[in-house]
Amino acid sequence: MLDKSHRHIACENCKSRDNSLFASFCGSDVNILNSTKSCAFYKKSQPLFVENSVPRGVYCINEGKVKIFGRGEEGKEQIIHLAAAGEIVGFRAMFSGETYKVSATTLEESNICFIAKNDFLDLVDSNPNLRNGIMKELSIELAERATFITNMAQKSVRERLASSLVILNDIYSGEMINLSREDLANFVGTATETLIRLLKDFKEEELIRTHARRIEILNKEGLLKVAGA
Amino acid sequence: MLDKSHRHIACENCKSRDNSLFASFCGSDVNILNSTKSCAFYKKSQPLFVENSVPRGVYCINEGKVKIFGRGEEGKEQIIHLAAAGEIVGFRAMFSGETYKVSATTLEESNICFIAKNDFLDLVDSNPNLRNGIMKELSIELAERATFITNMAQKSVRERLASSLVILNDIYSGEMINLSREDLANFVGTATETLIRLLKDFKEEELIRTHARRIEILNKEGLLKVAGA
DNA sequence: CGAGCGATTGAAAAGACTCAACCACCGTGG
DNA sequence: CCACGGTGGTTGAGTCTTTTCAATCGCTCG
Repeated sequence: MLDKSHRHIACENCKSRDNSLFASFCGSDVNILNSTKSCAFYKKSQPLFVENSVPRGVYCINEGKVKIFGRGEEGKEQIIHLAAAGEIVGFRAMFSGETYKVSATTLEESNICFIAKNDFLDLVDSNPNLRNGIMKELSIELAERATFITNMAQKSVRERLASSLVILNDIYSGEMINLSREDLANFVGTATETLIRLLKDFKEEELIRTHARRIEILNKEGLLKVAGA
Repeated sequence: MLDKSHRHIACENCKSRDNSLFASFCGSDVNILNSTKSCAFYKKSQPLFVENSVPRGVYCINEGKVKIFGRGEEGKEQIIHLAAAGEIVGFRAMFSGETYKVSATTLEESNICFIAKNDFLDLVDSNPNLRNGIMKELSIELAERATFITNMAQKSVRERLASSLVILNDIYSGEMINLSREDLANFVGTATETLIRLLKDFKEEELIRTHARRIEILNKEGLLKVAGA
């Protein structure tokens, strides 16, 4: 499935670009992008960047999935976002002038391209479409995080899990959700044991089915109903 | 203290502008700003905008404080951010192309200026400094919300309250924290009763003192220690 | 001075976490 | 091919935090 070499992937042929921030790029822009970026194959559980380090550029996911997470006092991860193919990861830090406040690690084997900070900022400077796309993206994520905070503060773990499963179902479009129980717990914001017990409940209620670690959604409507209250 | 009329406040004399996103403005920019904006006096608990409505412009706080909050399923507020003098409120929605996902309401009597969407976007277009400031601000807030989420997911209410009191102490720079117990609870993300019980604990531990509803911080270091674990 | 809302307290119940043990799968090496 | 070790998944029991509901208190504003 994945090309495990470090071979260059041409941006002009990159399917993932179609629904990315670079979707508006055409002609010369794509060529610039293509010649400045570098490609890399990442194994599962490899970090793209870690908290508190200095941002050097952005990461463009050609194939694969990446978790973005912060860490609490005892080092426990809290997953803030799961990024899939087409997403650009780490661009917030390009503008903040700060070190990373979160870490990014692959969840599965991935092909990911890298664009150095200066090259990226040049593209942003010279490309109003890209710039507007980024401002829009930043704004939308800000709103998403507001509801994330509200959910975290007000919903029960059961409700959050139901909601998370629906979200993950979209991210894993079609395929079954394939996350470790720990990662899933760190996304929902709960203890692994609590998560497992609730998954069992959902199985008994025939909302989901599990195939080893993978989770199949049987009743999305039902899950939304659980998430709703 | 506050000028309760709707009299125009000149941007060039606005003290609050110094530490705002408009701080870089000079000469002609300030004049444009000054002539396009309108000023208004807001009483306590007046909404600037509400969730799901269409954004019409941005709000620039000359004096006063504003809470930004989302609502959970049963309508319970979750305060996402408290904005004080100098802050510009509602500019995320200028770029997202969506309706507001949060609401904004004054916490006290406030003087607030309004800049219509098109005027604001024109300023952003023509002013790279402002634009960069906004991108930076969006990025920083995004990072702040990531830690907000992590705290919400992993810290106990006691820890969150301690942390919140320190944050509020900064926002109310010097003055005592003056929030209803309900608002404070909605900021911390807990029930009002729980909040009150914990405040009592903190009083017994001589970390804080209360004067009617107002809260005086006695031992900031101690609070940070409580928040830390 | 009284009404009413916000603040406070109490008691009971529920939700979630922790700790400890056990199971199951998987890859390794003998 | 199978025993072994290790990691990740699962279960149970007990505890603690936090919520909920109900009742009372006490400012503050007419």
